[in-house]
Amino acid sequence: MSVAERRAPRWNPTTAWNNQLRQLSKQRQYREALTLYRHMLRSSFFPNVFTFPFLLKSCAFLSLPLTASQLHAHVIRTGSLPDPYTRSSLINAYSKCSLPHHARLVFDQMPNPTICYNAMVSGYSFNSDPLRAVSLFRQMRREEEEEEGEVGSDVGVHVNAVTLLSLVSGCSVATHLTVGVCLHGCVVGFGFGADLAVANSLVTMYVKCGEVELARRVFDEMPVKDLITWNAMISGYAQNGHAGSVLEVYGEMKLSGVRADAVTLLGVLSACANLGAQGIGREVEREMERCGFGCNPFLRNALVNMYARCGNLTRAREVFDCSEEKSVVSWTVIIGGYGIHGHGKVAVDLFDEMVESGVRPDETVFVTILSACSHAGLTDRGLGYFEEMKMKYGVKPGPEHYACVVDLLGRAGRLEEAMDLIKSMKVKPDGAVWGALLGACKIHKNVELAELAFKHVVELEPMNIGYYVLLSNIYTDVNNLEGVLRVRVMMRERKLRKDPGCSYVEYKGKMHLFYSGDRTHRQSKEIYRMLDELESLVNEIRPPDEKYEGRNEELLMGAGVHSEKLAIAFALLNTRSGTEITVMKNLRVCVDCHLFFKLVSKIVNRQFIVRDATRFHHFRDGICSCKDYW
DNA sequence: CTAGGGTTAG
Repeated sequence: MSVAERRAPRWNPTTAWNNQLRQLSKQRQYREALTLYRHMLRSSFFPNVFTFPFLLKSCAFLSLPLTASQLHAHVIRTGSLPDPYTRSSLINAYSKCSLPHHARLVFDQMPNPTICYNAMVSGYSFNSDPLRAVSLFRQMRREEEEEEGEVGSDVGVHVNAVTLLSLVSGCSVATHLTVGVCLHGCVVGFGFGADLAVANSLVTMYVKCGEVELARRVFDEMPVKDLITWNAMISGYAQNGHAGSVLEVYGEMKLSGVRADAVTLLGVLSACANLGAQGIGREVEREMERCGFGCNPFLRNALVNMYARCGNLTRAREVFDCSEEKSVVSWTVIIGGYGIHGHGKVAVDLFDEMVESGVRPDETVFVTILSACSHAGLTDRGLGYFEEMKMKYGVKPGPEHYACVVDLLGRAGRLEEAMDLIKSMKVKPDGAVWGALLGACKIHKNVELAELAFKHVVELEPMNIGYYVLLSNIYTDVNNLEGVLRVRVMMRERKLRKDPGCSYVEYKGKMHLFYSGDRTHRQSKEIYRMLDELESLVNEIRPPDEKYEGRNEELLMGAGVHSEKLAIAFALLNTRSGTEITVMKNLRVCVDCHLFFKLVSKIVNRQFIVRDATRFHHFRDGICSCKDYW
């Protein structure tokens, strides 16, 4: 209201009001625009056709269905409905409020020109209903053809770039990929292939469907690329876990002369987090400051995440502490950061602090805190949070929460309870749930339950090699040779082959990559000498009952000299004493290696962070794709 | 009517 008072002229004809609305809408002051409208009504001046589009745009942006339907009534009362701009805005407002059905009722009231068709098509797309969007598109084409003969028709319908762009952006989940591919054909057929915005929407569509290679093909064929193009490709790679490619494309973008914005840096930071590339991440932070994005809450969260995932909790905490806006996501990031590095106590304290500060926990932060508890052995605390989640916050537990609780109980050796929990689940347990149980069976060498868990998990994810390896290693642990062979036969039947284990460390801005048993590195000789030395030192101080190497080493898949050991030895040879060493691994870090690292860490008095980056590596012909970049 | 955005496990 203060805004309205400040801006309202003493004499207020509708045109003057409309100009004020236009200004507010342009400045994206959507709430203020609606407030001004209320003021306007009180001043007994009637809105006209130029009034509604601005207001409806506010409803669309703020997703206010009730305000939209009130405005709808006003539109009818003032006789503005036949105005195509007003109608398309109304259609858009309803669609953005997730009411495509209401939008359609407006659409069906009278014959429509292009912009109303486009608004309706885009409405269906926004509500991920590409089939209805396409059927409307067909209707549009029929009408376009019928009108072709008519001369002087003032309600012409013409398929344009916006139509296709809206259609394409409706196929943003993998299930709609087939429709998307057809639409790609339409784009080319209608001659919009060279339109920048349309091509951008194609890149985005493929990326959202998880088809990064197809996206890349469109991207590569574009002669002109703008900021949106680069961002679509960069964040597309980031979202699909192709972290190495993100940095590659970012490099190309810088060469092409297009300036990065906040969205670009967001994608790059997320890639750095996943790769453990703190050096590049620091450069991005400087870039952020230089471009004036230092306070962007999205970027700050990504920055905290990057430092935390790279093991630099000190810096992560600094950035977090001096962030102005702390959303659930900010808290999730910092809690998860402490969680993955085993600081469970700090994580739970932060969680409580978050609740105290008035931020309502969501389902994601519960996944994070549950897994933090399970890593730190805070079993009962974790179970407490699980109860609180259901009872106090009314968050329905999904399979991902159950997987965490099964892991929590399983690690603590409470396998029966874990099994009972699975039986009590209202949602169908997924691979992760049974996988968590299988993992717990590995720790506690429970073959019987492992076989049960495996039976379920293989049914749900028959092509996930991790579970076969896990079961095989359980058999190895208990000297069940027959079991090992059985798993191997199963794997051979399904044509599954284990990728070679590889690890890498960032050193002087370059990644150094090691495969298990690999001797191709320049410093190979020194590395192996160093390892020999460490092994004998470790053997001296190793507690007698703990084994850090599998008993039947030749049976453990991918055994030999583990790649993480090579990476650690390399880092010890080359980096300053006192600094932390972060090692990344393409597969789960070998359990037996953990004890080795703990002991070596004591001997050399250095901190190690050995992290599993399973989801962020992409292998082609056995070569890790990040190697090409560095 | 119009393309790009931070967090989550085993």
